[in-house]
Amino acid sequence: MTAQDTRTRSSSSQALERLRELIFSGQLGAGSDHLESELAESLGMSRTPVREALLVLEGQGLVDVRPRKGVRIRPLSPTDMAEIYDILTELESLAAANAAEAGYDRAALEPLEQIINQMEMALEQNDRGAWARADDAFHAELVRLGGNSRIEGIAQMMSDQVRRARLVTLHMRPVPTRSNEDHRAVLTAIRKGDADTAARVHHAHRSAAKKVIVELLETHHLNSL
Amino acid sequence: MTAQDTRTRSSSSQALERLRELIFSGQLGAGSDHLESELAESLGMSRTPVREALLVLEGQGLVDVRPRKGVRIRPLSPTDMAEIYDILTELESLAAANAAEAGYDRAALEPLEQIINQMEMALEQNDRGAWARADDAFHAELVRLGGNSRIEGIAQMMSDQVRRARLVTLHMRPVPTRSNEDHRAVLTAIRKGDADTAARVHHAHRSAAKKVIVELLETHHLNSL
DNA sequence: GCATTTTTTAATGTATACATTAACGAATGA
DNA sequence: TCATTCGTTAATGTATACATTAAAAAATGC
Repeated sequence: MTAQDTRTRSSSSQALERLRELIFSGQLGAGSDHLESELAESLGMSRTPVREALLVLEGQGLVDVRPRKGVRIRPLSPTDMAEIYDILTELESLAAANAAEAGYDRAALEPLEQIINQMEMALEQNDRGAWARADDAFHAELVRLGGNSRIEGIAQMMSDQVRRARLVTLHMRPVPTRSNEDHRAVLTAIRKGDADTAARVHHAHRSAAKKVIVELLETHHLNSL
Repeated sequence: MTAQDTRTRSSSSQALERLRELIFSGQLGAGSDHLESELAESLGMSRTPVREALLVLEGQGLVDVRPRKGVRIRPLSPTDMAEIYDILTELESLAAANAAEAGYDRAALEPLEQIINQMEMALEQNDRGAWARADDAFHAELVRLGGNSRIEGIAQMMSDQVRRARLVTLHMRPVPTRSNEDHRAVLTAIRKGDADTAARVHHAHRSAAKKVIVELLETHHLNSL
């Protein structure tokens, strides 16, 4: 229990957190419109903190505030998905290179290794939910090791934007056996301090993932997730 | 005169615009603290629209909202500068590659050429202000041609974060003769549809710029701009 | 004199009343 | 009937009053 759990958090930050959850879970569906007053009522607070939360969510690319038409939960098209994967590909590859050059010792890279182990276990047990969570964790930890705080923030934002869509495609994709080999190869390169290889392997990894998922969306005519 | 000039714009968007201007111009200095009520009074409006603008500015990384201590105009350190240039380097290089692959015709690339000409003229006349504006325009147009709207947004945000610092260093840097050659080389590669070269040349260009400017900041102990 | 508690104060956080305005629909006229 | 104008309405935008709370100041005890 952290300090924040005891003291009451601000309505504004609660609104932000709960709205994000409602968006990620699909309870506020992609493309749906919502009035400030409705959201406020359903969250049991006044419009003020809800408005503030919506402003932040707009900045994070999760909603569009469209005066007098309600707030729209931003839908994701295959083109959006391609844009986002391209960005993640570049920035994470740089992070991988930076992590390799940082010269982390074995202990510092332990969490990354643990996460890869988790992914392998999840794969063996055919638990795609667990695999997806671990995959997320891998990319987050990689970016953290890169040491560029702004890349962390941007990568987080981009991941949030594709979260819903990834959930949908998770069970449509072929079993991502190759992913784990890639992840291990990236870790090995980072251990060796081989920045070029780390970046190159990770770049290829993300590019391949982009191709698979964008084609999946297009094939199934999933134009608005 | 656009349509928006006749009808009254919302106080909130006015606050956003004016606060940005005050930050970029240095009238709200780096690291300085300001109360919502003071800002509201100086802008001649109530706290509500100012609060909303500040929330957006926080999302753009221009201020830190620190309850009960006032809003701090976010200062920029050499490390911050390095982070930002690294991100711009990667994303703009991708944009250059994408622009090359898009197969734009001569007319579509005309604006980019015009901007390069402006930079050369500014350089001949030793007008660094004009050069800096054109340089900004070059990078913005390049990213636009890349066709990834999220990269446009991120690049804009990163540029905004370094705007003040660039202003300070503008007159300390050696005359950027090399820049124009680089820009022309990028344009040529885009014309030819040579994505690899476009990305590689631009990457080297931005890396070099990063090195120069970060060393400049460190040498002069400009730790908080 | 110094540490600790209590009180005060000043700033933010929230609710609410009100102002504004874009969208909708009814009324008007050709 | 249709286009246009004018009101109506419902939603957002803004101001303001009030609640909350962290920090500063004052009081207390040792």
